[in-house]
Amino acid sequence: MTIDQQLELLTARHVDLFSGDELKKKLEIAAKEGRGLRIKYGADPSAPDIHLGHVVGLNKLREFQDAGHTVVFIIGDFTGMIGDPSGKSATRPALSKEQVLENAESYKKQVFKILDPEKTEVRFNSEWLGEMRFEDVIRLSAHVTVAQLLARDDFSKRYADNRPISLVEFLYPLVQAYDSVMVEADVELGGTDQLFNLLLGRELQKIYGQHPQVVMTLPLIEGLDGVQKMSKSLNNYVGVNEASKEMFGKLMSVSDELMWKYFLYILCRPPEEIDAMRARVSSGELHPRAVKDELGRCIVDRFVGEGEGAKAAEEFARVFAERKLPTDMTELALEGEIGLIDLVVKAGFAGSNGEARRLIQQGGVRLDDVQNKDIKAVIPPVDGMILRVGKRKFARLSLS
RNA sequence: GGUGGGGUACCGAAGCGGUCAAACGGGGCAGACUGUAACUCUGCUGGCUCAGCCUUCGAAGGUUCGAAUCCUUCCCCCACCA
Repeated sequence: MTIDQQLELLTARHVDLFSGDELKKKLEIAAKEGRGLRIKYGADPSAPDIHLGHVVGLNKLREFQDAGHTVVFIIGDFTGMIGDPSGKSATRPALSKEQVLENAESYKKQVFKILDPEKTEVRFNSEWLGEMRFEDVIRLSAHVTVAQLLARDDFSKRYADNRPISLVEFLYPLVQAYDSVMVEADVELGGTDQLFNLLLGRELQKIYGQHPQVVMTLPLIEGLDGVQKMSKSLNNYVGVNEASKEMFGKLMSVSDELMWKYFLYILCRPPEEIDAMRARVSSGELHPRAVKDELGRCIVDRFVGEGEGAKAAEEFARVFAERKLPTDMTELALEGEIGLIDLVVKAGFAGSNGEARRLIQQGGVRLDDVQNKDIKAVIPPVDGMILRVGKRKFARLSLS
């Protein structure tokens, strides 16, 4: 592959790039010296769930790896251990060393569904940050002014609105930038919200006498609600470790408009192909459901395993389109007569009796597909009876 | 150090002596509809032995027949001016 071809491939789908020329130069030098570039990517260890939002960046990293470059995957365990007060109400609990390591393991397992372990260097930033003395921290801080930090969009907005900005948050970009110095990153990748931090990495590298990293941002894709960016705290995400059934179902709930983005950024389908599909949908030749079905299948295949997508799709059609029972469901052993409320609670479908009562009164509870709205009902035990709550919760009753 | 503003249910936010288990919005759940776990519409959303009772409005005391609302002390948060 020529440098130009590589450049084109590697810069596909980006939002910001500083700069294409620099990247080209770096690629040329690396090629001449017969080595790969170091591509940095940072991850927060407090929430060890990789979701499709992360996949956008991970895909890009994989492309770099396939072109012969090395990914430096930084787990921000240091910040995890101090706890991050950025969310104003609930200060995140500081994680213990064991927790951090445990999370890191789970992280790796997920990340390597996408990345090539052979070409990934996993680093913990406590490795260098934990060593620093306060003096070192002050020296580091001396390189940056408050005005520079306030240039960051969300800082300046909050400052103008008299909303709090914690000093830790202020320091955070600096820490991240320092990571770039420590791993001697050639390129750093991140979501568009990371732009400021990534750019600061460049500044700091220059100060430390290194060549500034190339900065590339990728879009933050919207989550299941179609409006807010996919994130764990908003609970609008699809995790790469989820069960196929969940994964497929969640993807089917995505809006028709958003699915195109998923095709592009998660499955990396070429834009021409997507445009062609789009055209066929708007002409009525192709049903949007079929497209979304394909999206679900491919994503499940990729993250759960080849062939799992088709199974999940079948199961989904069975339960939601044909309204039939799922193939497997939890078993609930009963010993004798049981009140309907108790039954729903015992099955784990309601957190309290009150909630069970509500579900029953609202017609959300069915026994063998017959709605039962009687909160006082007592169910005689029937082996194999199916309890259904809402659209998605099923249990098979059995006698013991 | 000074001034001012706050701490209310999962989150945001009203309420400022009884009609408060606490408006409203978001989120969540259920129902109808649907290609869909989308959209929209409707309802529900502290607990219980549920037409009643119990525990909740930063914490502890107090005033009152009655307190999220008034008083005292304490704890915590934020902004601004120095």
